[in-house]
Amino acid sequence: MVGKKAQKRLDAAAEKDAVPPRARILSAAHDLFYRQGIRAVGVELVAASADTNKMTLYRHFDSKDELVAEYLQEVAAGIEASWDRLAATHAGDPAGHILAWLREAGRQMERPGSRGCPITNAAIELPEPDHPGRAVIEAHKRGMRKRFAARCKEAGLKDAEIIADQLVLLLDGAGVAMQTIGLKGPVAALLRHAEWLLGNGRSND
Amino acid sequence: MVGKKAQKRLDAAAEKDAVPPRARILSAAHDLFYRQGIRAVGVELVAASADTNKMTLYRHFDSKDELVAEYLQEVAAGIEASWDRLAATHAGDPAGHILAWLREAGRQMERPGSRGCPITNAAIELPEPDHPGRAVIEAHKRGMRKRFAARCKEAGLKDAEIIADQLVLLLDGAGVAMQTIGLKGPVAALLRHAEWLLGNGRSND
DNA sequence: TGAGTATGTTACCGATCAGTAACATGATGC
DNA sequence: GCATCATGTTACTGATCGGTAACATACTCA
Repeated sequence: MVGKKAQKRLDAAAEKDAVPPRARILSAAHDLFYRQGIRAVGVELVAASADTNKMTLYRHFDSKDELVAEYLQEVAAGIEASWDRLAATHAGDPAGHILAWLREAGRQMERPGSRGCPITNAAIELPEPDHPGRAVIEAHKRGMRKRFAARCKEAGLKDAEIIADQLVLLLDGAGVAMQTIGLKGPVAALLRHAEWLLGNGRSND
Repeated sequence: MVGKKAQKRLDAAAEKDAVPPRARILSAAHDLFYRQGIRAVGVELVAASADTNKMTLYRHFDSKDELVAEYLQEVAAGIEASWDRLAATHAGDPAGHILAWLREAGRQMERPGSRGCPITNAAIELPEPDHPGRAVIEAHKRGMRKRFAARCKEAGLKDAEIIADQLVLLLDGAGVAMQTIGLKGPVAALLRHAEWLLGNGRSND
């Protein structure tokens, strides 16, 4: 058998052969931007982590800002895909759908090294209103709120819009609070309270 | 009468005479770090905005990181002071105390140009665990949660710790959500839901 | 075989970053 | 009047930033 280090080198070589550089760059950007922050990571590091170089990076992306926007778009698409996937397994159970998705979000937050929601973090790191990433951020966040509201309405909840707002606060709050007071309280509180909101707020109570 | 511009120049000159440079630097840091982000603002800009220069800044602060930590300490102290101030006017009414403070926090968030909680934003901008600001951030956030829990207990709420967690989520969530979906929904949802949590969760219901 | 195309490599640009050395100025207090 | 000390000013360091030019390599497809 080969050593771990050697195996990793083989894996990296195999990935380099199999995956085109554009995808490798986005994958490296994903890792680095999330873990260290967008402003803290330079394009040179992204390129090197993707087993390529800055020149190739700039052949695929017009600027760092555009790379950031595409990274955010990829993250948003992943989140929305998990929502859609759970929609299929919870047809006719809108409240269960929301809860299942929140539970999955909570599991993500509890993974070691998690830093909450990448989109939220980017929103705070990129306050400039004309940054190309901001459109992605705002579209995604508004979209998730709309999804919550629609499902709450389907579930027959009165004040569906208000409950959607509260779910947004709980979700965003959990992603942020776990970065300051640890992941013990926030995720548990998110799930407990969401269950309560979705279970005890029906129109016929 | 003098023109607005001239008046402002006079004010700046008067401030420069009256306020020592250390305080001017902290005041400028407060403005710039909050509005533009900590990593986005260089020490040179902070010094110039404080009507002084980089050299004087470094005579008062060992490094940018130390300046950041002191800025955060100042913000945290201000928030905790407003909590204590409201404690005096709500003696014997712990739930009212929490609500009054949350209403003040909501008013801050609704001020034009607000970007939510400066401490939360810093927590996301500074993930390095050994940054001198992180101790300030975590102490403050844990402290506020503890304050909530203590007052909930005084108010006779059952599951005071759980309600404190939920208040933290709602508060942090509002500060973050207003930066992505605007300040219409989040602040209103925060106050509405906090009122409900503090009013309808008593032990004798 | 040969042309076109994607990628790698190296070296560079101007700007900005945090941080410092050396010296000039101005006020305070004895 | 003199010494002290805080502040201002200018110029600098070495590192890093985003972004580009020029050229070498390798693979594909006709």
